[in-house]
Amino acid sequence: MTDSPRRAPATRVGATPAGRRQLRRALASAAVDLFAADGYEATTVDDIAAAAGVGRRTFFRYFDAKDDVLFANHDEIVAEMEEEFAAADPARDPVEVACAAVGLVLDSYAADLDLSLKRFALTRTVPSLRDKEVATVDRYQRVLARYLQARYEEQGDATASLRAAVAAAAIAAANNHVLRRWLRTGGTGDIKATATEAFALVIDAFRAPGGEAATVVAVLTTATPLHEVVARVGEVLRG
Amino acid sequence: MTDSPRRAPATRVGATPAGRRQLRRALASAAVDLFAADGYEATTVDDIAAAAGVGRRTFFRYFDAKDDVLFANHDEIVAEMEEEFAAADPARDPVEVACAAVGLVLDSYAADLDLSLKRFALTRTVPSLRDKEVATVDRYQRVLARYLQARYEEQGDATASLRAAVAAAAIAAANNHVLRRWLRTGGTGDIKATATEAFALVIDAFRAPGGEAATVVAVLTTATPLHEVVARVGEVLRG
DNA sequence: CAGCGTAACGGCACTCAGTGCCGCTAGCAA
DNA sequence: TTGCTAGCGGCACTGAGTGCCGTTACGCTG
Repeated sequence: MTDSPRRAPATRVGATPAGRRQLRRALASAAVDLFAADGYEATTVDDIAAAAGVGRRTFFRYFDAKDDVLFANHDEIVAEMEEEFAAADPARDPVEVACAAVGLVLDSYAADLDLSLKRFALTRTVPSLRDKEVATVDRYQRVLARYLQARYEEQGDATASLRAAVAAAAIAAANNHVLRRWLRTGGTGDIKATATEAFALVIDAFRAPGGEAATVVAVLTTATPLHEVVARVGEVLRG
Repeated sequence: MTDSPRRAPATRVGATPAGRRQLRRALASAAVDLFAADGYEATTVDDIAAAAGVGRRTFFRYFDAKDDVLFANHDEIVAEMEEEFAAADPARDPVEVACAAVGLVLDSYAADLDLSLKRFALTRTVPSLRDKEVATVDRYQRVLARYLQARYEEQGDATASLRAAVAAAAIAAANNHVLRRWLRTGGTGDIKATATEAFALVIDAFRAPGGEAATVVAVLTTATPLHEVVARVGEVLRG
């Protein structure tokens, strides 16, 4: 469709790192075009390799699996997120930081709208690709959870692990919801604004309930496993 | 190991529905034993079929894929969840209902601890199986989200879809967190109690907005189980 | 009890994803 | 030019998943 190179880039491309990235892009581009035109199952790895002008064996030197070609830039995004976390102001609300970091995913989707739309059409249609995408999301959700857990533990939260996992899942879900809605409308409208609204709901949910309204006074008899009971009450109050 | 039938169940088993379920179980059991003994990759579908005394082709009549055999009862759980939702009291907090429904997953894991532990060891080790499990979780997370969305829309919530997706993700994350922790300790301790505590965190976070200040005085004896403390406080805060 | 139709089963053959191996050669350095 | 390195293509192989078909056990009916 666009500029699918039906004939080879002559010779040895991957000798230099720049050449490697170039061929990776060419393979990914050829694959997406073929998937969109003929369908995912109907397209063989041979077809993709031939369209990019390389041998089938070379494809598997650039991608571990056929479906990996659709999520080629995922590793870079995860790396960017880790950098974001490393450079984040420790004073900020951890959930806010995590929301900002996950915004990088939105950016990368918006950066290549054509790819995003074609991939979206595929993940909606092909079950195995849907599963692959879910697994991809889970991977950066884990990165989120790891960051949040570290921050919560710094705050002395006894349930840091649980809270982190739940918050990370909520953030990822909000992000995906915004993303899918945006893709369903063909990539029109301001995603970042919609995302900010959605993240506000999450940030709000994981702060003190109803502002700082609710109060719990627990009167306990005797002094037994008091520290444990206090921990539970603190959980309700959102320590 | 246990009772791996190295020789066939003589003849035609799947003629009756009961026979079909029996062979399904036999195949799943044989598969798990082989996976645990020899590893997932090293075990071929031929091996599984032979261990169950049937042909390779028959295996694929009972399971769509090799990895499906590990999540054999998943469809039943989803069906049970749907029933739970259909029979749920509309007056109850939707998130509470969803938490109760997802508890069915915990029940099914607890019902066959041996299988659960072996599967857990595999999903921790084999990447493709981890992805498969994530996809499985996503499937019932969608069921949760669908229920919640319907309820929220009844309540006239304009952001029903988003809230439902986020809450469903949070519930699933809490459930998984509890489940994994429990499995990591070999299935000891009271999961249901731990789950109730974890769900309390989620229910509290996603309580309907517009809550006014509340003061709760809880007088409890030291003999009261912790999860009941949480449950009662939560009741008062919501009622 | 005997015959009949249905459907489960096994087996064969095929496609394709993914992998190990090897020989070739383009590119770089001495 | 010569030698070394590494990207590449191709070959061959394993194993998952599928379509097809002949066989036969089983349930049902006369």
